[in-house]
Amino acid sequence: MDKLKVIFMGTPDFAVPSLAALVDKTEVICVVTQPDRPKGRGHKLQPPPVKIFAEENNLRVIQPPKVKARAVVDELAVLQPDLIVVVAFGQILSQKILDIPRFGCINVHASLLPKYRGAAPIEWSIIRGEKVTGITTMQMNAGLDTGDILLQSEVKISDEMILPELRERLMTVGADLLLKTLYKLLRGELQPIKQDDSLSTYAPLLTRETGLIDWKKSAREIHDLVRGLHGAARAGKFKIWRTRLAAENLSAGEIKIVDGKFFVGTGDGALEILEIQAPSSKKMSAADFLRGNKVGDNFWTNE
RNA sequence: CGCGGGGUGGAGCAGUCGGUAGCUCGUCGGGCUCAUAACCCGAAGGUCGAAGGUUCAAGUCCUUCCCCCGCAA
Repeated sequence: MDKLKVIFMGTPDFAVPSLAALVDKTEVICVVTQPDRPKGRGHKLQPPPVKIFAEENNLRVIQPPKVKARAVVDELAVLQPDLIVVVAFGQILSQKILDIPRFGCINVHASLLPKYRGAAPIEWSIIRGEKVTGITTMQMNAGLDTGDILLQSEVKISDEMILPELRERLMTVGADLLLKTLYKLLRGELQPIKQDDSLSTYAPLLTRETGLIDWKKSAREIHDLVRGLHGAARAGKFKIWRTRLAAENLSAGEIKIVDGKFFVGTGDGALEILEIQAPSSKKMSAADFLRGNKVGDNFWTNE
């Protein structure tokens, strides 16, 4: 695979292990990533993780606002890549780009396609209470995650697994499966399988709405939401970071404090809140939180 | 220069119009008890993020800096 000339497109942490694998096994002739964006307080310009890694490895990096721009397409075509690998890039590729490499474009997607096509497959697979997810490599086409499936690898989701754990696992598996896909590609052993569109589901971008906890839902559903969003789940002005299913008998939203333990009722079952974060404060264990904060009626709605 | 909140004994919080600091928990010692994570008594532990300034006097006002957090992106 040493002679395989590859252009890599990716942006966040999730894409880095795949890029690293390619650097190890192929010739990465160019890395395409999103432009530095103003992030965090003060709107400081932040380079995406893929760019940081690429520069550390002395790779050529370009950051086009739009890869579809003619000038960018031409620039990529001139490089005459054998293959383009796309991992969590964040931009849609045009047919012109898909046609550039002789082996086409291969995408590493964090779900078992055709389920969870779209931007946030890892989050949604947890939120929906899936027991199994995985990685799919596919031959890209013009649709959104609709290309033919090349290889898949399953990853179990345990009941208590939280987003960062699953993401960590999937990015490793993704890099491995990518290399495996390339091996088979070069040996002509790949058998692309069309996706069954009738089985497809979508994992849309997460919004603030997604994270709002509705205590009338079941304990299980809320727990899955909290696990899948890891900090982005909110109730009132509080962020809920970790919960645990509990045996208490409480009505939806009702709070009970026992021995430094923080229980909340739901529409079906109860939860123990393990980690919570108040505005302008850092996240802390429920026990710590309860030491100095009063938890009374209307806790979720007041202030 | 995007908007805003905050840094106070080990932890989480109070501290009003400036007068050298308090609460809950924890820790240590003692007591009660068959016993206890329960209860009672007591103790230790704080340069109040840093530096400077105003003042008779600053956690509390002013200036600068460091760090943390939320929103928005």
